[in-house]
Amino acid sequence: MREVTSSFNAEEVEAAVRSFWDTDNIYAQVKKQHAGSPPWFFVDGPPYTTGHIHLGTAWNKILKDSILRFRRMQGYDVIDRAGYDMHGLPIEVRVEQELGFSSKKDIETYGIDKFIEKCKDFAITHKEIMSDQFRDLGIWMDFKNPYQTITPDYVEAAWWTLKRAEEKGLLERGYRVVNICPRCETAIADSEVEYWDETDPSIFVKFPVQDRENEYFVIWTTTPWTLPANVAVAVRDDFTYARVRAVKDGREEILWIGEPLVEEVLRKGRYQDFSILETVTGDALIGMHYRSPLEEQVPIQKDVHHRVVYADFVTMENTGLVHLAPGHGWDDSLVGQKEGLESLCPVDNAGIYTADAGIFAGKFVKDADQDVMDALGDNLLAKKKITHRYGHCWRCKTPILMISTEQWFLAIPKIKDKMLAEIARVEWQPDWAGSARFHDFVAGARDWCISRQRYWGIPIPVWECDACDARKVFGTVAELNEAAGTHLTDPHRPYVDDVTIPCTCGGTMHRVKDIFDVWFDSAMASWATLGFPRKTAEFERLWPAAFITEGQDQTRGWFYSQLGASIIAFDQAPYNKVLMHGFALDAEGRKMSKSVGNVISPEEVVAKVGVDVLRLYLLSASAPWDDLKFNWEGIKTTNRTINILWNVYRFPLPYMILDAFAPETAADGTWDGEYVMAHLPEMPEEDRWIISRVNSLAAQVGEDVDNGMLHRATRSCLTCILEDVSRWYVQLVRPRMWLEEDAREKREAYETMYYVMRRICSNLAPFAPHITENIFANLRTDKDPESIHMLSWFAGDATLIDATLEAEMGVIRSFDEAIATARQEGGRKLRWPIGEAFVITDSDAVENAITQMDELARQRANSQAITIVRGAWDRMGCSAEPVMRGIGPEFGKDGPKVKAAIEAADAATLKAAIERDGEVSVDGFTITEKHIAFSEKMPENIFASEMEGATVCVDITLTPTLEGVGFSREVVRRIQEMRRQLDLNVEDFITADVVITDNRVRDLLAGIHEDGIAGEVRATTLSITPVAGETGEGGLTTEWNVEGVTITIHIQKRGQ
RNA sequence: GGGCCCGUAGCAUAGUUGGUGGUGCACCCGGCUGAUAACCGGGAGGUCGUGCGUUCAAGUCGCACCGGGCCCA
Repeated sequence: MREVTSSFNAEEVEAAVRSFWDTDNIYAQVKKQHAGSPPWFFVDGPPYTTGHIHLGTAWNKILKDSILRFRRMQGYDVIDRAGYDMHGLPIEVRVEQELGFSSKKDIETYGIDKFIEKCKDFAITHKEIMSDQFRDLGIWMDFKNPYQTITPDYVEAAWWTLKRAEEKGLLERGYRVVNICPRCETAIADSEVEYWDETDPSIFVKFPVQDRENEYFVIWTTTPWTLPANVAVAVRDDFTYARVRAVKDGREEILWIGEPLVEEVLRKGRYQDFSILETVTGDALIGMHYRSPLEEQVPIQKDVHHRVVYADFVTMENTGLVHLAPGHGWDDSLVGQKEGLESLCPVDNAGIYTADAGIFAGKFVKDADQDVMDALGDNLLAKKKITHRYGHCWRCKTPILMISTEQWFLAIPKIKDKMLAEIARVEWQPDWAGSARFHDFVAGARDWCISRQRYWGIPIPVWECDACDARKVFGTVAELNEAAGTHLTDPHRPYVDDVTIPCTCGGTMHRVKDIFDVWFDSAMASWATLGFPRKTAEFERLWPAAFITEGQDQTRGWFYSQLGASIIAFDQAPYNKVLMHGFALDAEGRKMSKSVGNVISPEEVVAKVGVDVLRLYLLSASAPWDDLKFNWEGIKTTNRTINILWNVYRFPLPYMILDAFAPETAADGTWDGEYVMAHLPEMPEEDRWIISRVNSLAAQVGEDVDNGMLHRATRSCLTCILEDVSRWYVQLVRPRMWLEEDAREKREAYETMYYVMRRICSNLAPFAPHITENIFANLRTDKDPESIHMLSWFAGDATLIDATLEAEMGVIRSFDEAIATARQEGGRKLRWPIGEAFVITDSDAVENAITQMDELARQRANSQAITIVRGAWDRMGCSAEPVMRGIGPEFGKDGPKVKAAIEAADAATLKAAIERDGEVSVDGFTITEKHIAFSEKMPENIFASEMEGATVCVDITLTPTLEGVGFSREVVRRIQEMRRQLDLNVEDFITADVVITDNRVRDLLAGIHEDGIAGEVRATTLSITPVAGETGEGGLTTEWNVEGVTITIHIQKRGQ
């Protein structure tokens, strides 16, 4: 053992620990230690390899690391392979930016192969950066060999899964309305759409009614560009619609408008006059036909049989009639399918009108809004602007378009029941994450669009014949090579695109051009990380995962994608237990974002307080599933607690070193609480108490971690260090550390402190792996394992837990606080003894505790005697308080009156009556002891304070003896202060001369207490005299004023 | 617009079946002085987001609203 620095230096300690881990290869050793033990299969939710990690990512990994470390210490062989999500549009966008590209054409010109290589470099570079950042947070996961979604074996896992979907008839292809980003020229998932306000046209349009002269349906839309695709108008059958004769600039026309909206619409169209010709319900309109106002400009519109249909989503807003373009809207396409409407989509993936769009062909749709409005001519009834929430591509921020495109889907609704059943089977922490949130999401899930028209991703392994309808899905590269007679190694685009297969019909099969949505990539993680399907042994041994944990955003993300894919592949959820965690927010509870400038980086916190404080803060600040409001105050508090842990640890070290203390060990030299196990019954009660506390703590922490309550586990540890060890045990045990001789009490104190530190560090090790490792390195015996992380999890020993003792000590601590309060009230310092303290109580528990620990209680109280008073104390007055818990149920509505009556009555009279008769009548109410609580009132010469179950009174009257002790304590304190000023060592001896001119005070001290003072301050000679004698050279002389008495003290180190 | 979660003192957090709202930090006052750039005690500080309701009694139960978060539309 060595002494340590006076305050915790995180940077130094953590650097030392990190270098120890590196040089001695501790992580690998710990893994090796558990090889062959029961496995615990964890799957890392793969972070996306772009940019740097943020506080939320740090929290995520710290939660994982803490739980993994805990399971390792429990003896499991933990599968802790890290993972990275490395494909996808975000990386393409970054590479495009680097290369200055703005469209897919640029990529194709540059060369898909070169582009893919750039994307791969980007992903790998950033993977390395992130791994380093995670290592810097003390994360122990396999970063040397992480699973990566871009490796050929991973790609095969996705291929294999798609093949399963095809075999089960769950792979579908169709024209569907999807969000597309016209810049990225690809479908994007709903989750990739970001909404914010956008200003768009808001137009009212007249659709001429078939075979009726000058009669129109009036519709409203914010997307003029979708009008070339209009095929129907929707109404509600139960709404009332008006047929209106409207007059504008002398011309009359007949308009159909929702009845409540007539005036408003006509005002917008600047009509001067109108009259309602008739009103009908919507069902009368359904089936009516109309013509497109754009049939001249968009010839395909001439062939469309436009009609009025029913749709339940119509509301009585704007005009009450809704323009339907099944090629450009999800709701529209659903109605279209039901009604058998045509679906027009004269727009391509880049948002450019196709030839079908007539005069608009070749234009970008958003730019064509004005052209469409112009083309409408007189059929444009009114034109305004509207600001509304509109979706945007999450990467490039381009407004999205809804268009009908050919995509690949997984038919999730067909497996929904199985998914819901599996959700019910999985254990969720907290429960509502599964039973409510995830359940509801899956219950409403639709087909999953898995295709993207991009480059950097897993190619969809579907080959289609150019001559017939045949298609084939390949589950492995080998299978493909065999069918094609090729030797493909990298399954990425563009290489895989060149592979063709001869079709049985004589035609040639080509791969479809699409790649997978990245959500599909990560969905395979649980079997891809085990090398499945190439290798099956590990999969059969380990799958499904014992545990995963991710943020609440992954409900619709990774929790969902994994479940869907796994049901398709194996009819079973890929995880047994899921902990859903929250988001890291700023101190105001707002999302951290670069634009707001409220981002806190993990590095920033680590630079200030170190990794372990960040870890403990993140783990303890809130329940995992709640959002975490980052707060620097909280960081500071945690830092302070860690510093206290450090102080508690270093406090006994100088004494232990001085005495060459070595803890009792087992025969093989390892330590496992040997002394405590052998000697517990005869150890002092405060030792038995802290040992009991530490064992209770361990049991609690283990249970909390099991239940995902990391916040409780860490808070319990920190509280125990602060409250039980620092504020209480260390205070009690200090005098025993100072004992000179080889005393048994001292040995027991050392063994107990050693035990406490070892056990608490072991419990804290999963959460704060550095400081605990550092402390352990200094405390361990030569034969103990090299690292704290090689120890077995200490789960607490029930035989060492003494609940009664813990309760009794609780009473003493409550007593201690009450004494301090009462003394402060009476203005009597703790240093000055009092003659007597009284504990007035009716509680056996209080009496027993104080009696059992009389010496400790007297010592803490600095009182010569403690007297227990049962029942009433004759020197005590009393007051009464109503107990609503008792009054309410019995008196009901009269409760408040009874309360008032009790408050108004004389307490002593009530008490006397109840004690005599068991009841008393107040204002006509019969009051018994359950309705009233009596408390005591102090006499004036006594100071009192409440403790749990008792009232503590101190008598602060001074006697000459007490005053003598008080002054002697004052002198001791002054001499100790002077020793400190002279910077003397604990073991140095001094000579001391105390000059007190006040005869009375000198007499109080002289003779009675000289020996005691001399011993406490390590003075070989100590004189108390009325005048200063010869003091010689050196030393220190100080004049003190103690309670108005002048005391001059000279001390000198012996041997000088 | 819908689902789930959160909203308790300046900050953070506890509050089991409804029964006079606890704790830590910060603040102020004091103590201790062989853990001392540490430690301990006390005090002050609360419209329990807002409103309505159920009840003798609501932080707790119900409804509505406000604010924040995640997700969906």
